[in-house]
Amino acid sequence: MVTIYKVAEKARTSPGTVSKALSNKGCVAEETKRNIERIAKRLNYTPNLQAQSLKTKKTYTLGLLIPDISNPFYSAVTKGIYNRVREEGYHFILGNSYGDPIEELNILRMFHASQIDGLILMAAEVEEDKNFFQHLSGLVNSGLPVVLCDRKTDHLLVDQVRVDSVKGAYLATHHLIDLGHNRIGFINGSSRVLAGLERLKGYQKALIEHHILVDKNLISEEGFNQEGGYRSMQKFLKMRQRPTAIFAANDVIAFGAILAIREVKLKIPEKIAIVGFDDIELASVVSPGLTTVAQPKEEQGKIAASLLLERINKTGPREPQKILLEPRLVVRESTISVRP
Amino acid sequence: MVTIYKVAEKARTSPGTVSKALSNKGCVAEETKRNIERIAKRLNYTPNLQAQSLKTKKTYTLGLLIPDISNPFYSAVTKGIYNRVREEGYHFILGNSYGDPIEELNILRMFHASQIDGLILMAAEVEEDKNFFQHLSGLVNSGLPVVLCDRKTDHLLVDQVRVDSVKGAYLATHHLIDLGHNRIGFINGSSRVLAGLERLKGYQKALIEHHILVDKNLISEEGFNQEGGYRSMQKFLKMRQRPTAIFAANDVIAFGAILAIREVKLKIPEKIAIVGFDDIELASVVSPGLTTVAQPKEEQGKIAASLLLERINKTGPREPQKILLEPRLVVRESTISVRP
DNA sequence: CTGTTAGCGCATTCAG
DNA sequence: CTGAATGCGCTAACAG
Repeated sequence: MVTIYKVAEKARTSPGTVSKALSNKGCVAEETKRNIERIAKRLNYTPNLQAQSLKTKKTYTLGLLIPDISNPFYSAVTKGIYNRVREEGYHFILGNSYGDPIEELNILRMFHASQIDGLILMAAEVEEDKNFFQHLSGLVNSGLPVVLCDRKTDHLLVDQVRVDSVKGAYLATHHLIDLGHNRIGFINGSSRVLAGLERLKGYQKALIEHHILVDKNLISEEGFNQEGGYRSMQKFLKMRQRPTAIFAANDVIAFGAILAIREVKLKIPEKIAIVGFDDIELASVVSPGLTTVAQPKEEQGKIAASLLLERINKTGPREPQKILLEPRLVVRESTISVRP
Repeated sequence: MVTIYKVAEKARTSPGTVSKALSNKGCVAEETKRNIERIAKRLNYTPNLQAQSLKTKKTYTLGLLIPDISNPFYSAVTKGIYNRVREEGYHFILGNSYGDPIEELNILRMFHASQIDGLILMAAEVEEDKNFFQHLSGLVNSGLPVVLCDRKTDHLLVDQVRVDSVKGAYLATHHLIDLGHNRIGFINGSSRVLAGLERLKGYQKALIEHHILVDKNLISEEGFNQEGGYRSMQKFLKMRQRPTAIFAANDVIAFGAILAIREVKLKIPEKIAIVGFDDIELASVVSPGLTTVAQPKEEQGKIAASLLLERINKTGPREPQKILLEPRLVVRESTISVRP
């Protein structure tokens, strides 16, 4: 390994000077500097970040804790975060919790050990795990900048950014009611997760406002995945009075439901209308095109990253921010037939 | 920050003993050990990984360089890698190059600075950037374990794992020929990328074997994304003698093509048959279901990770391995009508 | 402007 | 079995 000492030796100067020269700090003669740079390049010298941060207390490393990178929603947000933090020379360690609080805690410990400069936390159960919360608040209190993204807490002074899922679900359900539906099924992922809970609330709110009875039999919940949508829909289809419209808590669930509907050869939207949530790229490609609630994904990641960087760079405390992004209803053929 | 010294102080012992006690090395009296563990837990002590690795030369940090995490193929492979390396206590820093050689080099430098223990490199242009290659081979020669995944090189002694794309493309094209097609369009992403180049080869091989002329006008190439598929298909549709079947270099391209086909209200597969590549989760959900070449994604990541971990753990050199995974044709409705 | 020094937090000798 | 000493590679403070 080529260290700062080797560079100093070859350049016939001292490590201190090399350090200053390469970091553009302090005062170094123009010529000395050029010489050092030349040697460093020739030796392919790269400063050891561990040693550097041991001294400076700065790692330029962030932690990103998400449920699952292979979920298109999280990978889109991750991309937004990535692009923003790279701009300022940061990089991050990825942690997938798969929704498991134990694993979340493990990852948090790893981040802690890695001396991260900041932390972005994404979706998890609304009821926080006690151990996790304890460890997290310890970190927050010790001054670690933390941003919650698509996640919320009332007990921690941290920045938060998310999409107003209550409103999104309200828009979706309202749209179906507008089309004349009054038996609207809701396929949730999990109401123990913030997004799920809020979407349930928005769904109920729209029904109540329009004096439609909230029927528990029309609410199903089997995970935020295609399989869950498929199974829930099969259940609905077996009912004597089946729903005439479905609101799915995300697009992937909606796709699962579509599969089930297609199997029994019911026409969408004529026999059953369906709305999703997220507007993942492929929502426009399925046939019929999926009506869905769009939420800014990369944008949300970018904002989370910006909040974090601000807090890292700012000295002294700052009022915690809470940013609520607007969802937007995108109407396609799964609720309205476009055929003439 | 709570250091090993504070723990030692509270436990009325020395840092050296604390170190040994917490890492289960050396000999420490049962009672001393328990006491130390108790104190460490109470103080919420977490060893500083930077300091640790400065001493041990081991960071338990890997580098993962991919083109784009928001691409479902890469996020699936990433998940496989993640799960495997976590099993052995490693984590990784993510680098998205977006296919830019300059950025690849930047990321490589960052990895180098972070003292990663190993590196997984995914797809890039077949023609390697000179600077990048130079830096990379420097790292390899200095003993850094490197694995190429869905990427290839003949100039470096590193492990490699990828799917046989030539065979996959051959299977796809052969399937279309079997169905009676002889004007088969190929929509590629980029032939400068290994996967694209190989898929082009497999396509040509199948045509030639069946004595079908390779027509340059039936080959388009506008990027591995939906937009590219859409535009290429539009071009094909304007031809006097348009193709009766399409092989798309990946599923997302195929989706773009489907959009274009749907716009002119041509029936799939009756008027135009279409095959994709990758078998992403949603390939089964679009209507008609997309016939595609499946390749193991998480599996590929898992193997790449295993190769890397092996090489990290093994002492001494080992013959570089080259693993070629088998693709598999999945036939759905986009090539064969299932209606009775 | 440059060289020397000390110490970041830890693991690893080596005495005791 | 335990404690004191050393140095990993770097930066910051200070003396020259």
